[in-house]
Amino acid sequence: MKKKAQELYGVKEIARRADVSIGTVDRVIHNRAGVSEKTRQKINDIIRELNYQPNILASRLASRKIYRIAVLIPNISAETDFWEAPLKGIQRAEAEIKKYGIIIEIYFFDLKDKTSFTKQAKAALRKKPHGILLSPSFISEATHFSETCKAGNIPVVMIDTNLPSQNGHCYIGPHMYYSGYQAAHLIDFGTSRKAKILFLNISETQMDEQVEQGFMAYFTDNKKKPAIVKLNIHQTDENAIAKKLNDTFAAHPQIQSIFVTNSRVSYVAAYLEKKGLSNILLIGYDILKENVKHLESGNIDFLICHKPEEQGYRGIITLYQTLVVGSPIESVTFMPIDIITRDNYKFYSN
Amino acid sequence: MKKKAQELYGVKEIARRADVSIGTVDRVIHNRAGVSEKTRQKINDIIRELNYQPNILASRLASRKIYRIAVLIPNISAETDFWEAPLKGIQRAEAEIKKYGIIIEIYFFDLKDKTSFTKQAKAALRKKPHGILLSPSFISEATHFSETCKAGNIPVVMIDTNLPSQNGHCYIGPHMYYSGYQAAHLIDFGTSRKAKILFLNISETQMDEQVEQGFMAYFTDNKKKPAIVKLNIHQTDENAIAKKLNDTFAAHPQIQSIFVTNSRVSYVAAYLEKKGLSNILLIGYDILKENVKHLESGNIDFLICHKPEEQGYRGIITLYQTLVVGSPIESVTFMPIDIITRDNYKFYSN
DNA sequence: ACATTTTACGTGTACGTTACCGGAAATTAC
DNA sequence: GTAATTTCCGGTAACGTACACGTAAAATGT
Repeated sequence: MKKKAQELYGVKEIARRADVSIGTVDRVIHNRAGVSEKTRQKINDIIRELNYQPNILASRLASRKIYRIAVLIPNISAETDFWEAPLKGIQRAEAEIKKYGIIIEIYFFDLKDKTSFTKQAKAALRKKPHGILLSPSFISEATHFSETCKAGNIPVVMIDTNLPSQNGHCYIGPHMYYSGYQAAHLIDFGTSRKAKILFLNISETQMDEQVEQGFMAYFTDNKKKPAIVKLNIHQTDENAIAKKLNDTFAAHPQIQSIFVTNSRVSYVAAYLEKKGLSNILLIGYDILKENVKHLESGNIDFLICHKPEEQGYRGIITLYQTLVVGSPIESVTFMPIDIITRDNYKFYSN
Repeated sequence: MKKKAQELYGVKEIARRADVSIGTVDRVIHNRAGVSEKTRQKINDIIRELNYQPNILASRLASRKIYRIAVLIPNISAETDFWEAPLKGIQRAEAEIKKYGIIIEIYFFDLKDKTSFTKQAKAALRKKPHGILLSPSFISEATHFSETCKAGNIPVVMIDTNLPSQNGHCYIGPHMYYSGYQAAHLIDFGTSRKAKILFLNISETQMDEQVEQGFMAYFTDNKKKPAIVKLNIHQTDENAIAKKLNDTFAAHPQIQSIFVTNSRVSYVAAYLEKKGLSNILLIGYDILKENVKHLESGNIDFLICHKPEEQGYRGIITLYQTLVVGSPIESVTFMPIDIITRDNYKFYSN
């Protein structure tokens, strides 16, 4: 291995070698007009020869250029405060980097309303942001949106949910397959052989197939064939849920454990509490206020959590890096699959 | 929520308000001498009031201060090229940040020689580095070293191996417990009920207890009680290994699967190949050249890998952030537990 | 009293880049 | 030929901070 000289050259050195002023070099670097083809060539050659890398510190300092990052996430509804955490992370990142000319514009959409997503997405695009942080809650709409961005050369970072078969984009969030796998493991841990398991999806929108696949894979991998009852509830109001659960329990009194595929597990916990079904193993997602309450009271046994705040924070920082430093986006960063219990949740950092 | 004004003030504004020059403000900020107690107070008050955050871009640009990061990792021996990957990551990070005044000094030690570690550690400290990236291969020596650093207020980031019960330091690497757990799962997957499992540690130094604990935990968690044969081999030469394995196989002909707790799995693969034991499930660690060879030929079934290159890269970047930006060190970042097979290793990015 | 040291602060330049202003040279128009 | 454009480029003031230097004023000495 040869020792590389690796001097660090700047525009000044380029200018000296090309026998022009740094102004001209600057014009070439930013390919602005006003340079003859000949000198442009010469300068470009020297740039390549010296392997010139602009000093981003100086560049950001001098340029008053402002980067706008549009954030497209669900609002914090009465129903769920999940998005409070990513929002917090986003704002923390914003506070850190806004002095370097980053502006963050947040567009909230309603998880119950697809059109609000497309509307907000359009609104975001209209402002021609330089980067986008996205929660692709509505798969097909988000896919379309992300392709529009790609066409417009706007980098997109997704959090919380990944888009299937979209390559070249950046995702920061959980590996839902393994998350489901982990859930299955925990369920298996606490379910006797003869009992039934309730796989419960409470959601108005499509559920993530990955969770289910991972959940099921655990059992096939371990050559187990427990009785799994699958239930989808598409309304999210208390009564509808209670009714469906009543029916299900009537049909399957052997249910001993429940896995709720998202953060709406507190509804089920409340139901179980009301019905006095205290020895059912209940597993769900996310450290919401309601969930924690039931975790404390013992109605919920495990919460799986994927560092929502950090997802927001990292998403923004990643975009910042791409925009400013030009560092290539690392395509996928999986968050840890954290298991939260009544014992450890106090020490959990989002 | 009130809209925060959040203007961004700099030294100039502070100087204006305190009715002094920016030079004086600068002196206060860097608490250098030459400022009367009264104005120092006044300026500090204003700084606090405005919640002044220095512009790191400008700061780094103006100061010609150089940060030295000492890296303390094993050398690449004939025996293992594992540390090639972290080194590559470290160098990649170096290339990225050296123009911002970061100098990286690498101290290699010999994994077969404890004293080489302490020697190199001392040598590193003598140069008074501003940060340290450390592979704490020798637990007690490294613990002592890390405490020395902490006493000297030098931030330490560890990779690859974590120090038990050292709090307040930063670790970037695998969660060995779950790594062992994962290994057990894979082993379990491919071992029939009546067969025996060989848990094999080939190492001159102490082995990581976490791996073993995780490995065992998998079986207790899943209420399985397979026959597990544990073997420690403290010499790492071919003959010694072959001899021990001969003995073990003679005593336990029912062994159907082997988990090697580190990257030395290729030795075992070579042994199995020579003996014609082709249908033994073999699992080990790390994408070394030798290991990949045996992965391709089918002697090794699974390699578990924890993104060694990224560990090096992230370790340096983390130190850079702490030193320059002053962003607090995130204490623990676990790397993914990647499962590598002959099918997917080509697509694996370290 | 004046000389000398110390204290306390202001000024100026630099860091590497950006972006704009203006001017010489080249080109076109008349 | 000169005048009006256009093309090409040099010079330079920022950006916010760091730091060396210089210098009044205050404190000390004699």
